[in-house]
Amino acid sequence: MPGKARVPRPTAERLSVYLREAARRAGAGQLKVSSREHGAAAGASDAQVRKDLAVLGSLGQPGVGYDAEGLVDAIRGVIGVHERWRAVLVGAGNIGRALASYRRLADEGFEIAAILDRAPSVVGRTVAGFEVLPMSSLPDVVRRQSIGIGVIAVPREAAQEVADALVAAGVRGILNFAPQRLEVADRVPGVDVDFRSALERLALAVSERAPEPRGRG
Amino acid sequence: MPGKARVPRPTAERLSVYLREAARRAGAGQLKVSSREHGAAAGASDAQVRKDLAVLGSLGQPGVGYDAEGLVDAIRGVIGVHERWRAVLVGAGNIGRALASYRRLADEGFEIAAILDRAPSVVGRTVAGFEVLPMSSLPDVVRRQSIGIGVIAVPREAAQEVADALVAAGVRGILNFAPQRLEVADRVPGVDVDFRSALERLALAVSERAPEPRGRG
DNA sequence: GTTTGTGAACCGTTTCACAGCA
DNA sequence: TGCTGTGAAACGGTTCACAAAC
Repeated sequence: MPGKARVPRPTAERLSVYLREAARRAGAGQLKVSSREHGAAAGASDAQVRKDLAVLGSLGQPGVGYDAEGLVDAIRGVIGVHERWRAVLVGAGNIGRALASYRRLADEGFEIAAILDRAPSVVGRTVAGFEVLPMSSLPDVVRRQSIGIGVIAVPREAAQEVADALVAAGVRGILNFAPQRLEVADRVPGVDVDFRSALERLALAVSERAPEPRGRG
Repeated sequence: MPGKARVPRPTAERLSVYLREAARRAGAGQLKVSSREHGAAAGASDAQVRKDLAVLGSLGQPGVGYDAEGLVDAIRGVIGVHERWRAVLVGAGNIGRALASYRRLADEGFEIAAILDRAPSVVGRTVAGFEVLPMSSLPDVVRRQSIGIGVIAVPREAAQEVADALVAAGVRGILNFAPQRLEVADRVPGVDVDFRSALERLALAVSERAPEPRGRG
Protein backbone atom coordinates (compact mmCIF):
# COMPACT_ATOMS: atom_id res chain seq x y z
CA MET A 1 0.00 0.00 0.00
CA PRO A 2 2.47 2.62 -1.23
CA GLY A 3 0.52 5.85 -0.94
CA LYS A 4 -3.06 6.86 -0.58
CA ALA A 5 -4.42 8.95 -3.39
CA ARG A 6 -4.09 12.64 -2.57
CA VAL A 7 -7.42 14.33 -2.47
CA PRO A 8 -7.83 17.73 -4.15
CA ARG A 9 -8.97 20.38 -1.74
CA PRO A 10 -12.37 21.09 -3.31
CA THR A 11 -13.04 17.38 -3.34
CA ALA A 12 -12.13 17.10 0.32
CA GLU A 13 -14.68 19.75 1.18
CA ARG A 14 -17.40 17.94 -0.68
CA LEU A 15 -16.51 14.57 0.78
CA SER A 16 -17.51 16.06 4.07
CA VAL A 17 -20.96 16.76 2.67
CA TYR A 18 -21.30 13.32 1.13
CA LEU A 19 -20.38 11.81 4.45
CA ARG A 20 -23.17 13.66 6.21
CA GLU A 21 -25.66 12.84 3.53
CA ALA A 22 -24.78 9.17 3.37
CA ALA A 23 -24.92 8.89 7.14
CA ARG A 24 -28.30 10.58 7.27
CA ARG A 25 -29.78 8.39 4.56
CA ALA A 26 -28.28 5.26 6.04
CA GLY A 27 -29.80 6.23 9.35
CA ALA A 28 -33.14 6.63 7.61
CA GLY A 29 -32.90 3.11 6.27
CA GLN A 30 -31.93 3.94 2.70
CA LEU A 31 -29.50 1.36 1.36
CA LYS A 32 -28.27 2.95 -1.85
CA VAL A 33 -27.64 6.56 -2.78
CA SER A 34 -27.09 7.71 -6.34
CA SER A 35 -24.63 10.32 -7.50
CA ARG A 36 -27.56 12.50 -8.43
CA GLU A 37 -28.94 12.39 -4.91
CA HIS A 38 -25.58 13.28 -3.47
CA GLY A 39 -25.24 16.06 -5.97
CA ALA A 40 -28.53 17.59 -4.92
CA ALA A 41 -27.41 17.60 -1.31
CA ALA A 42 -24.00 19.03 -2.04
CA GLY A 43 -24.88 21.44 -4.78
CA ALA A 44 -22.75 19.61 -7.30
CA SER A 45 -23.37 17.83 -10.57
CA ASP A 46 -23.72 14.07 -10.61
CA ALA A 47 -20.58 13.80 -12.71
CA GLN A 48 -18.75 15.81 -10.09
CA VAL A 49 -19.92 13.47 -7.38
CA ARG A 50 -18.74 10.43 -9.27
CA LYS A 51 -15.33 11.98 -9.86
CA ASP A 52 -15.09 12.85 -6.20
CA LEU A 53 -16.10 9.43 -4.99
CA ALA A 54 -13.68 7.82 -7.39
CA VAL A 55 -10.85 8.78 -5.04
CA LEU A 56 -12.27 6.22 -2.63
CA GLY A 57 -12.05 3.46 -5.21
CA SER A 58 -14.85 1.93 -7.24
CA LEU A 59 -17.54 1.33 -4.72
CA GLY A 60 -20.59 2.28 -6.69
CA GLN A 61 -22.69 -0.26 -8.55
CA PRO A 62 -23.78 0.71 -12.05
CA GLY A 63 -27.52 0.89 -12.28
CA VAL A 64 -27.84 0.91 -8.51
CA GLY A 65 -25.82 3.62 -6.82
CA TYR A 66 -23.48 3.77 -3.86
CA ASP A 67 -23.98 1.72 -0.75
CA ALA A 68 -24.83 4.23 1.96
CA GLU A 69 -23.10 2.49 4.85
CA GLY A 70 -20.17 1.60 2.64
CA LEU A 71 -19.72 5.23 1.70
CA VAL A 72 -19.74 6.34 5.30
CA ASP A 73 -17.04 3.84 6.14
CA ALA A 74 -14.98 4.65 3.09
CA ILE A 75 -15.03 8.41 3.62
CA ARG A 76 -14.31 8.04 7.30
CA GLY A 77 -11.46 5.78 6.31
CA VAL A 78 -9.92 8.36 4.03
CA ILE A 79 -10.39 11.09 6.61
CA GLY A 80 -8.83 8.87 9.20
CA VAL A 81 -11.73 8.66 11.57
CA HIS A 82 -11.54 4.94 12.21
CA GLU A 83 -11.16 5.67 15.82
CA ARG A 84 -11.29 9.08 17.42
CA TRP A 85 -9.49 12.30 16.90
CA ARG A 86 -8.65 13.88 20.19
CA ALA A 87 -8.16 17.62 20.29
CA VAL A 88 -6.80 20.13 22.74
CA LEU A 89 -8.52 23.47 22.78
CA VAL A 90 -6.46 26.55 23.57
CA GLY A 91 -8.48 29.58 24.56
CA ALA A 92 -11.47 29.58 26.87
CA GLY A 93 -13.02 32.74 25.50
CA ASN A 94 -16.27 33.05 23.59
CA ILE A 95 -15.32 30.84 20.71
CA GLY A 96 -13.57 28.32 22.90
CA ARG A 97 -16.58 27.94 25.14
CA ALA A 98 -18.90 27.58 22.19
CA LEU A 99 -16.73 24.84 20.72
CA ALA A 100 -16.39 23.04 24.00
CA SER A 101 -20.15 23.03 24.38
CA TYR A 102 -20.74 21.78 20.86
CA ARG A 103 -21.21 18.17 21.82
CA ARG A 104 -22.21 16.95 18.42
CA LEU A 105 -18.63 16.98 17.28
CA ALA A 106 -18.13 13.88 19.38
CA ASP A 107 -20.67 12.03 17.27
CA GLU A 108 -18.49 12.64 14.27
CA GLY A 109 -15.37 11.22 15.80
CA PHE A 110 -13.86 14.40 17.15
CA GLU A 111 -13.47 14.87 20.84
CA ILE A 112 -12.17 17.75 22.85
CA ALA A 113 -9.97 16.25 25.50
CA ALA A 114 -8.73 19.32 27.34
CA ILE A 115 -9.01 23.10 27.48
CA LEU A 116 -6.10 25.40 28.19
CA ASP A 117 -5.86 29.11 28.68
CA ARG A 118 -3.13 31.58 29.38
CA ALA A 119 -5.02 33.82 31.77
CA PRO A 120 -4.52 32.89 35.42
CA SER A 121 -8.00 34.18 36.16
CA VAL A 122 -9.49 31.46 33.96
CA VAL A 123 -7.19 28.57 34.81
CA GLY A 124 -8.83 26.27 37.30
CA ARG A 125 -12.33 27.26 36.37
CA THR A 126 -14.72 24.77 34.88
CA VAL A 127 -15.79 25.30 31.28
CA ALA A 128 -18.21 22.88 29.68
CA GLY A 129 -17.25 20.27 32.18
CA PHE A 130 -13.51 20.72 31.82
CA GLU A 131 -11.16 22.22 34.31
CA VAL A 132 -9.19 24.83 32.40
CA LEU A 133 -5.49 24.00 32.51
CA PRO A 134 -2.52 26.35 32.29
CA MET A 135 -0.47 26.58 29.11
CA SER A 136 2.45 24.95 30.86
CA SER A 137 0.59 21.67 30.87
CA LEU A 138 0.37 21.55 27.08
CA PRO A 139 3.24 19.13 26.39
CA ASP A 140 2.02 16.72 29.04
CA VAL A 141 -1.57 16.87 27.88
CA VAL A 142 -0.67 16.21 24.26
CA ARG A 143 1.58 13.30 25.09
CA ARG A 144 -0.45 11.64 27.78
CA GLN A 145 -3.84 12.03 26.16
CA SER A 146 -2.80 11.12 22.63
CA ILE A 147 -3.86 14.46 21.25
CA GLY A 148 -3.77 14.70 17.47
CA ILE A 149 -5.27 18.12 16.86
CA GLY A 150 -4.74 21.52 18.40
CA VAL A 151 -7.51 24.08 18.20
CA ILE A 152 -6.59 27.74 18.43
CA ALA A 153 -9.35 29.96 19.81
CA VAL A 154 -7.32 32.86 21.15
CA PRO A 155 -7.07 36.49 20.05
CA ARG A 156 -5.12 37.20 16.90
CA GLU A 157 -2.08 38.54 18.71
CA ALA A 158 -1.51 35.29 20.58
CA ALA A 159 -2.27 32.90 17.75
CA GLN A 160 1.22 32.42 16.34
CA GLU A 161 2.70 31.83 19.77
CA VAL A 162 0.08 29.21 20.54
CA ALA A 163 0.67 27.57 17.19
CA ASP A 164 4.37 27.28 17.94
CA ALA A 165 3.61 25.76 21.33
CA LEU A 166 1.21 23.27 19.80
CA VAL A 167 3.71 22.15 17.19
CA ALA A 168 6.42 21.85 19.82
CA ALA A 169 4.08 19.78 21.93
CA GLY A 170 3.60 17.39 19.05
CA VAL A 171 0.13 17.90 17.62
CA ARG A 172 -0.30 16.63 14.08
CA GLY A 173 -2.66 19.30 12.80
CA ILE A 174 -4.03 22.70 13.75
CA LEU A 175 -7.50 24.17 13.45
CA ASN A 176 -7.24 27.92 13.68
CA PHE A 177 -10.09 30.24 14.57
CA ALA A 178 -7.95 33.34 14.90
CA PRO A 179 -7.96 35.77 11.99
CA GLN A 180 -4.26 35.42 11.47
CA ARG A 181 -2.22 33.44 9.03
CA LEU A 182 0.00 30.99 10.87
CA GLU A 183 3.55 30.05 10.04
CA VAL A 184 3.91 26.40 10.87
CA ALA A 185 6.17 23.57 9.84
CA ASP A 186 5.11 21.88 6.64
CA ARG A 187 4.52 18.59 8.35
CA VAL A 188 1.75 20.09 10.47
CA PRO A 189 -1.21 20.97 8.28
CA GLY A 190 -3.46 23.81 9.32
CA VAL A 191 -7.00 24.74 8.43
CA ASP A 192 -8.45 28.17 9.10
CA VAL A 193 -11.97 29.01 10.11
CA ASP A 194 -12.28 32.73 9.74
CA PHE A 195 -15.73 34.18 9.98
CA ARG A 196 -14.60 37.72 9.61
CA SER A 197 -13.26 36.78 6.22
CA ALA A 198 -16.49 34.91 5.56
CA LEU A 199 -18.50 38.01 6.36
CA GLU A 200 -16.41 40.07 4.02
CA ARG A 201 -16.77 37.54 1.26
CA LEU A 202 -20.49 37.64 1.80
CA ALA A 203 -20.59 41.41 1.75
CA LEU A 204 -18.69 41.37 -1.50
CA ALA A 205 -21.05 38.87 -3.04
CA VAL A 206 -23.99 41.00 -1.96
CA SER A 207 -22.40 44.12 -3.39
CA GLU A 208 -21.79 42.40 -6.69
CA ARG A 209 -25.40 41.43 -7.00
CA ALA A 210 -26.99 44.69 -5.96
CA PRO A 211 -24.57 47.60 -6.39
CA GLU A 212 -26.79 50.16 -4.73
CA PRO A 213 -28.49 49.53 -1.40
CA ARG A 214 -31.87 50.75 -2.53
CA GLY A 215 -34.49 51.81 -0.07
CA ARG A 216 -36.90 49.02 -0.73
CA GLY A 217 -38.14 47.62 -4.02
CA MET B 1 -21.11 51.94 -14.72
CA PRO B 2 -22.60 48.76 -16.10
CA GLY B 3 -21.03 46.11 -13.92
CA LYS B 4 -18.22 45.92 -11.43
CA ALA B 5 -15.60 43.34 -12.19
CA ARG B 6 -16.59 40.00 -10.69
CA VAL B 7 -14.09 38.80 -8.18
CA PRO B 8 -13.03 35.14 -8.24
CA ARG B 9 -13.67 33.40 -4.95
CA PRO B 10 -10.03 32.70 -4.03
CA THR B 11 -9.23 36.32 -4.75
CA ALA B 12 -12.07 37.47 -2.52
CA GLU B 13 -10.66 35.43 0.33
CA ARG B 14 -7.24 36.95 -0.07
CA LEU B 15 -8.57 40.48 -0.39
CA SER B 16 -9.78 40.03 3.14
CA VAL B 17 -6.20 39.34 4.22
CA TYR B 18 -4.80 42.27 2.29
CA LEU B 19 -7.36 44.51 3.90
CA ARG B 20 -6.24 43.47 7.37
CA GLU B 21 -2.59 43.82 6.47
CA ALA B 22 -2.96 47.21 4.84
CA ALA B 23 -5.00 48.48 7.76
CA ARG B 24 -2.44 47.26 10.25
CA ARG B 25 0.48 48.80 8.39
CA ALA B 26 -1.36 52.03 7.80
CA GLY B 27 -2.09 52.14 11.50
CA ALA B 28 1.62 51.66 12.18
CA GLY B 29 2.41 54.65 10.02
CA GLN B 30 3.63 52.80 6.95
CA LEU B 31 2.62 54.66 3.80
CA LYS B 32 3.32 52.17 1.04
CA VAL B 33 3.07 48.39 0.99
CA SER B 34 4.60 46.29 -1.77
CA SER B 35 3.07 43.21 -3.34
CA ARG B 36 5.85 41.18 -1.79
CA GLU B 37 4.96 42.36 1.68
CA HIS B 38 1.33 41.53 1.14
CA GLY B 39 2.31 38.18 -0.23
CA ALA B 40 4.28 37.33 2.87
CA ALA B 41 1.28 38.14 5.04
CA ALA B 42 -1.17 36.24 2.91
CA GLY B 43 0.95 33.29 1.94
CA ALA B 44 0.77 34.17 -1.72
CA SER B 45 3.30 35.07 -4.38
CA ASP B 46 3.87 38.70 -5.24
CA ALA B 47 2.52 38.07 -8.71
CA GLN B 48 -0.62 36.65 -7.18
CA VAL B 49 -1.06 39.72 -5.05
CA ARG B 50 -0.73 42.01 -8.04
CA LYS B 51 -3.26 40.00 -10.01
CA ASP B 52 -5.62 40.13 -7.06
CA LEU B 53 -5.23 43.83 -6.51
CA ALA B 54 -5.72 44.47 -10.20
CA VAL B 55 -9.45 43.88 -9.71
CA LEU B 56 -9.50 47.13 -7.77
CA GLY B 57 -8.02 49.06 -10.64
CA SER B 58 -4.47 50.28 -11.07
CA LEU B 59 -3.67 51.81 -7.74
CA GLY B 60 -0.12 50.69 -7.28
CA GLN B 61 2.87 52.83 -8.22
CA PRO B 62 5.68 51.05 -10.03
CA GLY B 63 8.87 51.21 -8.02
CA VAL B 64 6.96 52.26 -4.94
CA GLY B 65 4.13 49.93 -4.02
CA TYR B 66 0.51 50.33 -3.00
CA ASP B 67 -0.71 53.18 -0.88
CA ALA B 68 -1.76 51.58 2.40
CA GLU B 69 -4.70 53.85 3.16
CA GLY B 70 -5.77 53.80 -0.45
CA LEU B 71 -5.84 50.03 -0.44
CA VAL B 72 -7.97 49.92 2.67
CA ASP B 73 -10.46 52.25 1.11
CA ALA B 74 -10.45 50.46 -2.22
CA ILE B 75 -10.98 47.01 -0.73
CA ARG B 76 -13.65 48.28 1.62
CA GLY B 77 -15.24 49.90 -1.40
CA VAL B 78 -15.39 46.65 -3.33
CA ILE B 79 -16.69 44.81 -0.31
CA GLY B 80 -19.26 47.49 0.19
CA VAL B 81 -18.24 48.57 3.64
CA HIS B 82 -18.44 52.29 3.05
CA GLU B 83 -20.89 52.52 5.84
CA ARG B 84 -21.99 49.66 8.06
CA TRP B 85 -23.41 46.27 7.46
CA ARG B 86 -26.11 45.51 9.94
CA ALA B 87 -26.87 41.88 10.69
CA VAL B 88 -29.60 39.99 12.46
CA LEU B 89 -28.49 36.91 14.35
CA VAL B 90 -30.87 33.98 14.55
CA GLY B 91 -30.08 31.48 17.28
CA ALA B 92 -28.98 32.34 20.79
CA GLY B 93 -27.18 29.05 21.43
CA ASN B 94 -23.47 28.55 21.92
CA ILE B 95 -22.39 29.85 18.57
CA GLY B 96 -24.87 32.68 18.61
CA ARG B 97 -23.70 33.90 21.98
CA ALA B 98 -20.08 33.69 20.94
CA LEU B 99 -20.78 35.76 17.85
CA ALA B 100 -22.81 38.31 19.73
CA SER B 101 -19.97 38.74 22.19
CA TYR B 102 -17.35 39.10 19.50
CA ARG B 103 -17.24 42.87 19.58
CA ARG B 104 -14.35 43.29 17.23
CA LEU B 105 -16.59 42.65 14.27
CA ALA B 106 -17.96 46.12 14.79
CA ASP B 107 -14.52 47.58 14.15
CA GLU B 108 -14.60 46.02 10.72
CA GLY B 109 -17.89 47.52 9.73
CA PHE B 110 -20.16 44.68 10.72
CA GLU B 111 -22.65 45.12 13.48
CA ILE B 112 -25.10 42.75 15.04
CA ALA B 113 -28.32 44.69 15.43
CA ALA B 114 -30.63 42.08 16.93
CA ILE B 115 -30.79 38.50 18.17
CA LEU B 116 -33.75 36.22 17.63
CA ASP B 117 -34.54 32.74 18.82
CA ARG B 118 -37.36 30.32 18.42
CA ALA B 119 -37.37 28.92 21.94
CA PRO B 120 -39.83 30.71 24.24
CA SER B 121 -37.53 29.95 27.14
CA VAL B 122 -34.85 32.12 25.60
CA VAL B 123 -36.95 34.93 24.20
CA GLY B 124 -36.89 37.93 26.47
CA ARG B 125 -33.60 37.03 28.05
CA THR B 126 -30.58 39.25 27.64
CA VAL B 127 -27.68 37.92 25.60
CA ALA B 128 -24.59 40.04 25.15
CA GLY B 129 -26.63 43.12 25.86
CA PHE B 130 -29.48 42.28 23.51
CA GLU B 131 -32.94 41.26 24.49
CA VAL B 132 -33.63 38.10 22.53
CA LEU B 133 -36.63 38.61 20.27
CA PRO B 134 -39.10 36.04 18.97
CA MET B 135 -38.94 34.82 15.38
CA SER B 136 -42.18 36.59 14.63
CA SER B 137 -40.43 39.92 14.87
CA LEU B 138 -38.04 39.10 12.05
CA PRO B 139 -39.75 41.01 9.22
CA ASP B 140 -40.11 44.11 11.37
CA VAL B 141 -36.54 43.98 12.59
CA VAL B 142 -35.12 43.61 9.10
CA ARG B 143 -37.20 46.42 7.69
CA ARG B 144 -36.97 48.90 10.52
CA GLN B 145 -33.31 48.38 11.33
CA SER B 146 -32.04 48.27 7.75
CA ILE B 147 -30.65 44.78 8.15
CA GLY B 148 -28.56 43.59 5.24
CA ILE B 149 -27.26 40.27 6.50
CA GLY B 150 -28.87 37.36 8.25
CA VAL B 151 -26.72 35.07 10.36
CA ILE B 152 -27.90 31.52 10.96
CA ALA B 153 -26.65 29.98 14.18
CA VAL B 154 -29.31 27.37 14.80
CA PRO B 155 -29.17 23.56 14.71
CA ARG B 156 -28.99 21.91 11.33
CA GLU B 157 -32.61 20.82 11.33
CA ALA B 158 -33.89 24.38 11.61
CA ALA B 159 -31.43 26.03 9.23
CA GLN B 160 -33.42 25.85 6.01
CA GLU B 161 -36.54 27.15 7.67
CA VAL B 162 -34.66 30.08 9.11
CA ALA B 163 -33.05 30.76 5.74
CA ASP B 164 -36.48 30.93 4.12
CA ALA B 165 -37.69 33.32 6.79
CA LEU B 166 -34.65 35.54 6.36
CA VAL B 167 -35.09 35.72 2.61
CA ALA B 168 -38.77 36.46 3.01
CA ALA B 169 -37.93 39.19 5.46
CA GLY B 170 -35.68 40.79 2.89
CA VAL B 171 -32.07 40.22 3.92
CA ARG B 172 -29.58 40.57 1.10
CA GLY B 173 -27.15 37.87 2.15
CA ILE B 174 -26.87 34.96 4.55
CA LEU B 175 -23.99 33.78 6.71
CA ASN B 176 -24.63 30.20 7.69
CA PHE B 177 -23.02 28.43 10.62
CA ALA B 178 -25.22 25.35 10.43
CA PRO B 179 -23.72 22.26 8.80
CA GLN B 180 -26.39 22.18 6.17
CA ARG B 181 -26.45 23.30 2.61
CA LEU B 182 -29.13 25.92 2.11
CA GLU B 183 -31.46 26.30 -0.82
CA VAL B 184 -31.93 30.01 -1.33
CA ALA B 185 -32.93 32.27 -4.15
CA ASP B 186 -30.08 33.18 -6.46
CA ARG B 187 -30.33 36.83 -5.63
CA VAL B 188 -29.43 36.15 -2.00
CA PRO B 189 -25.85 34.97 -1.76
CA GLY B 190 -24.84 32.71 1.07
CA VAL B 191 -21.54 31.89 2.68
CA ASP B 192 -21.02 28.89 4.91
CA VAL B 193 -18.82 28.64 7.96
CA ASP B 194 -18.66 24.98 8.77
CA PHE B 195 -16.10 23.93 11.30
CA ARG B 196 -17.12 20.35 11.27
CA SER B 197 -16.18 20.27 7.63
CA ALA B 198 -13.00 22.16 8.50
CA LEU B 199 -12.10 19.55 11.09
CA GLU B 200 -12.64 16.77 8.62
CA ARG B 201 -10.52 18.51 6.02
CA LEU B 202 -7.83 18.86 8.63
CA ALA B 203 -8.05 15.23 9.64
CA LEU B 204 -7.72 14.25 6.01
CA ALA B 205 -4.69 16.45 5.54
CA VAL B 206 -3.11 14.93 8.62
CA SER B 207 -3.84 11.42 7.44
CA GLU B 208 -2.30 12.13 4.07
CA ARG B 209 0.89 13.35 5.64
CA ALA B 210 1.35 10.65 8.23
CA PRO B 211 -0.54 7.51 7.21
CA GLU B 212 0.16 5.67 10.44
CA PRO B 213 -0.31 7.33 13.83
CA ARG B 214 3.05 6.24 15.12
CA GLY B 215 3.87 6.23 18.79
CA ARG B 216 6.41 9.00 18.80
CA GLY B 217 9.66 9.96 17.10
C1' DG C 1 17.37 49.66 -9.35
C1' DT C 2 12.71 48.71 -7.76
C1' DT C 3 8.00 47.43 -8.33
C1' DT C 4 3.73 47.43 -10.88
C1' DG C 5 0.47 45.62 -14.56
C1' DT C 6 -0.44 42.03 -17.75
C1' DG C 7 -0.37 38.80 -21.72
C1' DA C 8 0.97 33.91 -22.23
C1' DA C 9 1.99 29.43 -20.62
C1' DC C 10 0.81 26.24 -17.18
C1' DC C 11 -1.82 23.43 -14.11
C1' DG C 12 -5.66 21.55 -11.64
C1' DT C 13 -10.56 21.12 -11.52
C1' DT C 14 -15.01 20.73 -13.70
C1' DT C 15 -17.92 19.41 -17.33
C1' DC C 16 -18.97 16.50 -21.08
C1' DA C 17 -19.94 12.31 -23.28
C1' DC C 18 -20.14 7.65 -23.57
C1' DA C 19 -18.66 2.76 -22.93
C1' DG C 20 -19.65 -0.86 -19.70
C1' DC C 21 -22.16 -3.18 -16.20
C1' DA C 22 -26.50 -4.36 -13.41
C1' DT D 1 -33.27 1.13 -18.85
C1' DG D 2 -30.47 3.28 -15.08
C1' DC D 3 -26.29 4.48 -13.15
C1' DT D 4 -21.28 4.16 -12.58
C1' DG D 5 -16.41 5.01 -14.05
C1' DT D 6 -13.46 7.57 -16.93
C1' DG D 7 -10.91 9.51 -20.81
C1' DA D 8 -11.14 14.01 -23.36
C1' DA D 9 -12.42 18.71 -23.79
C1' DA D 10 -13.38 23.04 -21.54
C1' DC D 11 -12.74 26.25 -17.95
C1' DG D 12 -10.66 29.12 -14.40
C1' DG D 13 -7.00 30.34 -11.63
C1' DT D 14 -1.95 30.57 -10.89
C1' DT D 15 2.64 31.23 -12.27
C1' DC D 16 5.89 33.16 -15.32
C1' DA D 17 8.28 36.69 -17.51
C1' DC D 18 8.91 41.16 -19.06
C1' DA D 19 7.81 45.89 -20.71
C1' DA D 20 6.55 50.19 -18.67
C1' DA D 21 6.67 53.45 -14.79
C1' DC D 22 8.79 55.44 -10.86
